[in-house]
This record gives sequence, structure tokens and C-alpha cells, in this order.
Amino acid sequence: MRLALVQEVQTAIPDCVVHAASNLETAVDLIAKIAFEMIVVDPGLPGHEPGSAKDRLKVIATLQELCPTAIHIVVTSADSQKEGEEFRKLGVAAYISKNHLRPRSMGAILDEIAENGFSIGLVHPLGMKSEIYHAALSGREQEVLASMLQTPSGISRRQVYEQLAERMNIDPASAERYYKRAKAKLLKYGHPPTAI
Amino acid sequence: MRLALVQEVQTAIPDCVVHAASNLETAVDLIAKIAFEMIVVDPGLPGHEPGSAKDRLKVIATLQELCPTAIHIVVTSADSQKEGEEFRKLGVAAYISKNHLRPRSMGAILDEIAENGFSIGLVHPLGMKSEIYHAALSGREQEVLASMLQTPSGISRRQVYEQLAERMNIDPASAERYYKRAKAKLLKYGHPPTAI
DNA sequence: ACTAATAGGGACGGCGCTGTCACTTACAGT
DNA sequence: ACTGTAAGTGACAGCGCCGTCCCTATTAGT
Repeated sequence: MRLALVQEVQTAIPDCVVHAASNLETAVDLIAKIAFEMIVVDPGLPGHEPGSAKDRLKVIATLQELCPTAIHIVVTSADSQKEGEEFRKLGVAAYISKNHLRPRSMGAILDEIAENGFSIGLVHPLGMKSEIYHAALSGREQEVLASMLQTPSGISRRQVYEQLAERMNIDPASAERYYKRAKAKLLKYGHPPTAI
Repeated sequence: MRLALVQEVQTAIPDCVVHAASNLETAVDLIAKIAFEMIVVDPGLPGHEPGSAKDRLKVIATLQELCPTAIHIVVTSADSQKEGEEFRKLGVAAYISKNHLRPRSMGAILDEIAENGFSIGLVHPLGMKSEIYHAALSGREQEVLASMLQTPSGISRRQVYEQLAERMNIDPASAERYYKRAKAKLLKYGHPPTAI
């Protein structure tokens, strides 16, 4: 899970060095030794009574205090508007729900911070549809297929391709190709894309 | 984060189809439609009061009830020996801490289930060392380097290579090569591997 | 009948990771 | 002097992903 976050960061910031810690103490040790430019933290993980809102605040406050120059980004699973506001007051630059963090979206979050000074991404209240992942599909194929399945609401495929293309920085035609390949593979292996 | 788990599963079980749900309701819908062979769930995520141990139990009990034939695996961040035992009584096949779940370790977990009927992986009480990830390193390189940095305790490098080789199903010489390449890259980009 | 969108594929260059094999150098103990 | 262990490099085949370009049908709208 940590590695997944690291890779998100690395995708957003090429040629960066990331240090990771599995608990708060290790993180504090690291911060004492290294001047970080950015700190990404999940206050729900360290384990000091997972449910305690106070402890969560304290974790963030501690990190802020130890390394006030860094951009602090909170990525958590138990998100709430209220906590987001509180963290913002502490100086946190972003408050992102794990449920809201999509692949390759870290870059957009950083852009938003640069523009507005703050980025908040709570979980979608209306609940996302289920996702299907087939082992035979490559990363791009899965991504495109997922996006396509999540937008059946009368929107033209063309438009979806263009959206995807913009989000991934590729050609709309390529996005289309990915979708077609994904569908072909699913058909070949006996799992029609309409299933679910 | 969900995707990371999906990929872990896909690495352990080639040619599988994975359905993912961002919340409990979606999961229940899916289970009603599809006969799953395996269900991986984090009871801390759905959001019904994250800290409530009762709700966590209820989530697992619900899934067990709806799909008793599946192998149920609990992957959670707020792990405890006690909760592990409780879940085991409910029929869960594995109780794994997110902090303990290492890349490509899902296969080993499944093996253990096949052998002992249960697998438990709690967070290491002694706390892991910090990890360093350099964007220029490939996956294997990072993995090998991390493992090497985590075992400075007088163990011969040869032995570490062999351990790695066994874990990754590759040649010990290849593991050695990965370590060397990783180190070379770090030196080249100005970050000596001894830093941290 | 013409046009635009949707659908299904074939082929290809580039690129990076993976996993090997092979070669050189240095330092240690015996 | 000899041998085992380590470090540091070079080269290479295989493979899959990525992103394109191009080519066909079919269907629907005008």
C-alpha cells in the first residue's frame, strides 16, 4: 500500500527520491535527518487508536511542527469534510480520500495546490460503480475500460475518448484503440464487457 | 489503493478476473450477482464509523454470510491479534496487516492458507526501517535494494541474494545484478545507498 | 446517396524491465 | 601464491506495454 502511494508520487514528480516510513516514529526520525519538500501521510495508519480524532490531529500537528517548510498532503481512508477543514487550518495543503485517489491523479492534485493553495478530495457521496479488472488487460486498457464503463450516461464515446486522451496526455485515437483492445481481450477470454 | 490490492491478487493468481468495489453496498451487490472464489476486504474502509470494532466484525460477518463458499481474506491497517482471532472464528482464511503486506507476498499467504487453513500477518512489533525509493530505479531494483538495506545484521550478502532469489523465483546471480545496478544508479544520480 | 459515428483489427517503432551470462578488479584468509 | 567473496560493468535476448497510423465494415442520420 505504501509502495502504491510512492509510485503515485513518482508518477506525478519524475526524478524524485521518496523515503517511506511504516510508522510515525520512523517518519519522525527521517524528518529529523532530511529536509523534505513534501510529506504525504495517512494519520489513520500509525496505530495510536485508529478511531481517535484527537490522535489524528496530533499526528498532523506533529509533522507540521517538525517540518513546517514542506508541503503536507493528507491521504486517508476515513475522510470527512470537517476533518479536512481542521487539517487545512493546521496548514495542510491537501486532504484526499483514498477512495477518491485515482491512478495518476496526484499530478492534478499538485496543480490544484499550486493554483488554489489547497486541494480537497472527499469520497464521492453517490458511490462509484464497481470496477472490473482482468489479468489479461494492461494498465492502460484497464483504465480506459473502467472509465468507459463508469460513463454510460448518454455521453458520446468520442467525448469520453477525448476526455481520456486529455487526462492521459495521449491521442484520442489511442484511447479508442485501448478500449477496443480491452474489449477484444475480454471477448476472447469469455468475459463480455457488459457483464456488470 | 484498491488497484494496488487488485494487482497483488493478480500477481498471485495469474489469469484471474477481479471485481472491485469502493464501498460495502457495491460489494454486496456484486456478491449477489457473481459467485466469487475469493473475497479480499478491508473492514476499516467502508466508513461506518471507522473505529467501531463491532462494525468491523459485522462487515466480515455479512460477507461471510452472503458468500460462505469463498475464501475470505481480511487486509486491514488497524490490525490486532485479538481481532484476528475473532475473525478466524468467523471463518476468515487470512488476517493480514497492510503494514505487513509486502509486494508479491500474496502468493505466500495463499500457500499458507492451503497448508494450515489460516494465515495471519500482523504488523512487525519492532518496526521496520525506513525505505527509500528512487524514481530512477525499476521495481526489481527497488525491491532488492530495500531488502538489502533492511538486513545489515551481519548476514552475508550471498545469503541475502539467495533468499531474494528464492522469494522471486530468479537466479541468485540476477538478484545480485539488480542490487549492483540499483547501487550504480544511485551513485550516478548522487544519492549514495548509505544515505539512511 | 453521402456523411459521421461506432466497431473490429493489423502492424510497427520505441522503450524499459526482466533475467542471464560473462568479464574484470580488489581484498581477505590460509 | 591461491582461493573465496565481494564489488563494479558490459552486453544481450525476450517480452510486453505504449502510442501511433492505417484499413475495413456496419449503422444511423440528412
